[in-house]
Amino acid sequence: MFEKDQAHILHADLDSFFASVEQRDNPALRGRPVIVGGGVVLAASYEAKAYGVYTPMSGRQARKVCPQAIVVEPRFSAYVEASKAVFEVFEHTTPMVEGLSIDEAFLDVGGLRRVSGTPTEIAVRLRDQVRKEVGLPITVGVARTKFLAKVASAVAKPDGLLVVPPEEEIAFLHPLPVERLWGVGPITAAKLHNAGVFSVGEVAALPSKWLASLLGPAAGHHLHALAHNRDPRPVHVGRRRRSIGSQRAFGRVPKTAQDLEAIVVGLVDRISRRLRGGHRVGRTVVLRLRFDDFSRATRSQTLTTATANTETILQTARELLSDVMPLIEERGITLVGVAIANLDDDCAVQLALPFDKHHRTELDLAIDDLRTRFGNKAVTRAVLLKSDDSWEFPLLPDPGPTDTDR
DNA sequence: TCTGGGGTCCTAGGACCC
DNA sequence: TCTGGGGTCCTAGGACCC
Repeated sequence: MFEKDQAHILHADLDSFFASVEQRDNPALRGRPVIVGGGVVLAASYEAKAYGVYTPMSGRQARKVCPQAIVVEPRFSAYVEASKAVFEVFEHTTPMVEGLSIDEAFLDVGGLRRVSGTPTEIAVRLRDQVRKEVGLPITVGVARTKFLAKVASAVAKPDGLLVVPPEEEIAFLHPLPVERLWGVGPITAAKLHNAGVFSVGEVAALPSKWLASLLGPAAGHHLHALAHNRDPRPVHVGRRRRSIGSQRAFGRVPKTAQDLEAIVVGLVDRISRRLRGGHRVGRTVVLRLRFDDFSRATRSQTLTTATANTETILQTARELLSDVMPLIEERGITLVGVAIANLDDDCAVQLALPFDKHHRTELDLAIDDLRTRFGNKAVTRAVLLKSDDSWEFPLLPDPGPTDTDR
């Protein structure tokens, strides 16, 4: 049997991540119901979940169902640090790691049999190492596809390991409720329930076209494929972030235009720092709003050149905000967010080149060199500096098949 | 179940280009 | 001068994920 036909993909998922870090760092919290976050539950320990606490439940509701819970403020830097330590264990297990979020990743361990053992042995050791080296419980699902591995880890939670061998896939998958399918949320589940569809097996029995007409072409075909256990997506190493954003919710407290502007200034400051810290630049500024009735709106503007400059982003965000002020006055606002999308790498490099027709080739060679080093799409513009002036022009991407942005 | 902060992907219409 | 087909980019909204 070929490697690809074996269960070789691991989905590793830390259990109640934020709450587990708190219990690890404070022995007094161990074995007790812990809730992270006061206003809204960001994470609940399994002891708290047993009382019916879940995320994102309101803090008031959570204290009602579990009065004895200990509520702690989130410590994001501790979570980032713990996440880094866990990802180091992942990277040490296999180079084929695809991070999904702060607390979960796919690992492809195919072809490591001679070196590290079977996928099951690797998974057992991985759980052990995360427990010993980082002090956190982690659940691992092992299967032939990403989708099944993810479902397996969800079923195995907490602190578990579940391997789905290829010959048991359908028997494992078809009895599950549709909500277990990755991509089926409340809205899609309700649509399926209305149509009398409750299990994955029932989804599999439906024609793809029927699903597509109910849920849209992409979602329909995707769901059909998953229900038939078809998921060819490989573990994708080195995914890049496609947007960076920051937002703030403030309940139904009336906000003046000045309040909102001050919040936007803070948000823009945060994201532009993060952009520069990551050596990224972005072209599309997005303003997100949420109103009293929880309806949402977004406004966006795409700039001609990508930037990480605070003032440029702020000016654009201010324009978007003033455009949408009438809507805010009409509906009342409870959240403001700013995001920047259309990200690129920022790799400004200065070259001292005499620029005349004889040296044009040298400039071309320099651009080719930069593209080899940083990727085709990363080299976006040239700025020619003269003694008293400068001239900026965009560079067309090399039409070749190279795509190094992801 | 009454909602935080961080993201991803898809859809659909319109502008614009050839 | 009454009008096709194909493509890209932008904007806005929606669903979903952790």
